[in-house]
Amino acid sequence: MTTQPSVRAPRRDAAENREALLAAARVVLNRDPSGSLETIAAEAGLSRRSVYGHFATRDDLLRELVALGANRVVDALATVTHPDPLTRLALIASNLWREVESVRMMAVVAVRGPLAKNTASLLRPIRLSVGDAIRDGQHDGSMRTDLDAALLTRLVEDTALLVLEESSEHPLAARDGHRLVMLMVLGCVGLGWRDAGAFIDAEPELQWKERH
Amino acid sequence: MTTQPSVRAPRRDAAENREALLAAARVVLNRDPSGSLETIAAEAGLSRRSVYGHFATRDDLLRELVALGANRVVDALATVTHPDPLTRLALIASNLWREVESVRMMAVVAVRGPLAKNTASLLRPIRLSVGDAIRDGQHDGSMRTDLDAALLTRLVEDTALLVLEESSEHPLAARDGHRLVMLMVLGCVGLGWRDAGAFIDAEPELQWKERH
DNA sequence: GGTATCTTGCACATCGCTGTGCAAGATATT
DNA sequence: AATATCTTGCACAGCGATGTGCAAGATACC
Repeated sequence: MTTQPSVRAPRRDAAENREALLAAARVVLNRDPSGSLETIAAEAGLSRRSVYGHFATRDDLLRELVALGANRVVDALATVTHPDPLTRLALIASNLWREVESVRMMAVVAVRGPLAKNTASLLRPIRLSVGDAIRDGQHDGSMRTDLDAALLTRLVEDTALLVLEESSEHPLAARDGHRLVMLMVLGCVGLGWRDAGAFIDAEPELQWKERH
Repeated sequence: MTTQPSVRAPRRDAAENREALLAAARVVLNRDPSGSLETIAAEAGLSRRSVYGHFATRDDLLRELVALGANRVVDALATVTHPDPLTRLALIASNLWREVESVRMMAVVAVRGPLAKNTASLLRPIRLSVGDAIRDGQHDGSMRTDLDAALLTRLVEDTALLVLEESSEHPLAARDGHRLVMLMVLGCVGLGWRDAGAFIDAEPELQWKERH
């Protein structure tokens, strides 16, 4: 029962323009999180009017954009598995940074802004693995036990976000951010600064690697 | 050359209404940071129209509100002096929490929102004393030295803000927040969780006291 | 009680934005 | 070359908000 009203396949440039709009939205919203459709369309080299040929509403565009980004991040973190919970947590933080650092502002907005609820559900897998790592870490004594696991999980997430925000305002080299986000997260779960630094230096998997 | 056009002094109820509007704005904006003048006026028992009898523009109202709050906080922190930088920092965090916890949301907006620049300048004294404490702490070896003092200062501020945000979404008893904000700040400057907890417990000035 | 001062309601202008309808033009596809 | 598919510009409606003018009413003040 698939609809078959059109005798001809959709044009290729249409699909390209759709992509261009999503890309433009990423750029614009990463500069000004409340950028208008006008601005986005212009960035894509299109008119505001034609946006509505691809997305029913502004929110649809936004949601799709966030969904794409969120899936990308979730996929990238899905492969993270390590027996040691501290290493696992640091790996999550480090991969997160790697995936998101180029769209820091938008990421912050997606998580904080009006789409927060939507985003949160998309990122649920990450929440879960962070929570797992923390419970494991509390259990084997490598992480602090003076705070509830659920609270600590949120604090860790917010700490990672904090580094993103900080680096939105005071730009940070990708490499420095990579180390900083791990340092902060490890500090958040209870490690002293020397321990955290030593821990990172001792673990080869946690070293910075240029992309590809 | 002071203007003397009015034969009569301003009415007292006018001044009261002005206060009422500020108070209402505090309440409303703390519930919904983008609340409209309509809502604020209603909360104050006035009409939207009469707001303009007291404040030229919405922004004026906002700015005055923020200025009042900021001054209150700055005054409260002005008295904090302690030879030990760790204690001083924890005291700043603790007093900050005490002053701000009842208007957490608004505080977050004032610092993050469009008035951020304005707010930042009002809070400059706090920035300075945090910065001082951190430089002192790095110098006497009680705080981490792997991060630049300026960066660390911002991270500490953001960490305090993080606790406010966390407690906006997942309410926290005033007393728990008081301890949490100190724990997080001490963790941020490099202490391990056991050290931070022990440090707080050992210092009488850092204990929770009910207000008045 | 007289009067300046506030408050109020209503109408209206404005602004920036989203979303639509439509007709004309451009272009990929066949 | 024919045609379905996109794009565009323009006009327009709508929404939610801020800000104003004005006249009528309420109220503190002397």
